[in-house]
Amino acid sequence: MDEIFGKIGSAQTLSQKIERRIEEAIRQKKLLVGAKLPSERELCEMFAVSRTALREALRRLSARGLIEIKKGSGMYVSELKIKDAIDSLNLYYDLSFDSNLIPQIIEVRRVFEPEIARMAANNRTDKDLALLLKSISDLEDCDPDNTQMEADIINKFHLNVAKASCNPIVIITMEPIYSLLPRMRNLIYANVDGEKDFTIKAHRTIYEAIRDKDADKAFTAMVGQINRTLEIYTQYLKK
Amino acid sequence: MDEIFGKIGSAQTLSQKIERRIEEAIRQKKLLVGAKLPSERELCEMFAVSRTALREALRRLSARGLIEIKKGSGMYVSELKIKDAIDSLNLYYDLSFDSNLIPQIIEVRRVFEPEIARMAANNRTDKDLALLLKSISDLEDCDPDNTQMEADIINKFHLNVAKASCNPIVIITMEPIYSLLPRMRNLIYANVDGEKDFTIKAHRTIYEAIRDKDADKAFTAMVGQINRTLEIYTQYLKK
DNA sequence: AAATTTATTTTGGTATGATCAGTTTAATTT
DNA sequence: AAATTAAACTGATCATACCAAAATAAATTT
Repeated sequence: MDEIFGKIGSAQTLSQKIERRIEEAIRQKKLLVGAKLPSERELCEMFAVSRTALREALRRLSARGLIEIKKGSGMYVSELKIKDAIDSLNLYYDLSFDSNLIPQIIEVRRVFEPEIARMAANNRTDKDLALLLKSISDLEDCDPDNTQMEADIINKFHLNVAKASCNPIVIITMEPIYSLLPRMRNLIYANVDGEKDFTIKAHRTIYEAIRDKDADKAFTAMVGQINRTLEIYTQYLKK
Repeated sequence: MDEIFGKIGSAQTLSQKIERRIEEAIRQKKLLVGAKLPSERELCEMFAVSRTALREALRRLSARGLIEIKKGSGMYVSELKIKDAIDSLNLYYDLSFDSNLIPQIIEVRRVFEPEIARMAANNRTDKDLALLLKSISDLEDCDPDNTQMEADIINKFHLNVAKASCNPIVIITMEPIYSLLPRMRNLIYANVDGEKDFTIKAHRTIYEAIRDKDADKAFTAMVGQINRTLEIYTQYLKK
């Protein structure tokens, strides 16, 4: 069906038009990262709009991470951080989380993480090793009663394995998934005796494999770790 | 270094505080999707702020996809679409694109997609099969000169495989990755003779394996398909 | 009585102008 | 030359007024 009588007029609000204009300028590198935008008052004159409309456009751009606004100083084109994109993904996961997803999350991890461990073994840098080691010692030092912190640290370890893959796409992909874990881990792991010791040992095995660049061993060790998670979850379900 | 003398005062602007407040309410499901927010004037009274500050907070929330604003009607909590997150990712890649990402994307696909194909073989429904079949016939019917459409259809096939896994996390995870492909595929695939026929055959093999619930075959076939992509890319690099 | 049309009200969008509060810059003092 | 102070600039907030789209209520027509 042709939209013969589709809207002609804006449909876009004025502030949105302004937003697009500035966004386009940034996308087309007419405004480079770090560049300072004209002041609000100046932009108002240039676009011939009110401060209200202009400011709302600018607020949107800053909410999306395209510009940074510094009171008293000015507005600057900001280097879009990967964090902005990840935050957005995280928010999405957060809002669409539902505890029915837990087995599916575990399934994804079981499939993806061993391969990620393999990548890590192949590509890791010394810096990555240090981070992994720190995660392990953090876990050892962690107060056993602080299950929240424990969960965070464990996640951090897995995230560090992802980082060690040296593939930013892997990180972007997995980070939102890890962000969901603390909640469910707290749900599941709490009060499972001896779990911490097991986890530490498993982490150490994974670490050593990555350190020694033994991809297959890293793969296998990670399989074991995730399977354990699955077991505990199954146990938990029975209760 | 402890932040003994860290800032006490806001550091946050008023409109940001308002933004957080509303965002939290949404995250905590105190405001459900579809719920109508009080009108601007009402919210102003409730928060005891000016309309300006409030509106700027609302503009930010809408820019991030959390709420939808309808002139004359009201403001509604919107179902955060994965598209919002993907747009954010795409913007990121637009601004910081670097050709290293191409092999990294391929690497991720090579690791993840065969496993996804395996899941699909295990879990697919008849409806999934129909979708896969349609993607294949679409590709056959596609104008060979329309490389853009060709790329879109090929992506769609892979996305449909992900869907057939019947694991929503897989879908959410892979969608951002697939959204990155059209750009690079156009770059690479254009003018590769015989590529289309090969792709169709490969897709059909994958389809049959999924149809027959032959997980290993699906896995292997997908490995072949991605390796081919890698080959073509390597070839492309030499030029 | 039902359907249509017409006002009216509500809601968001834009425009001004004024004031407040950090930053930066220039002028002044030491 | 360095430190201090004052001025200018920049974004943040407020208050008011008015516009335009949409929803609702009222009046009119059928």
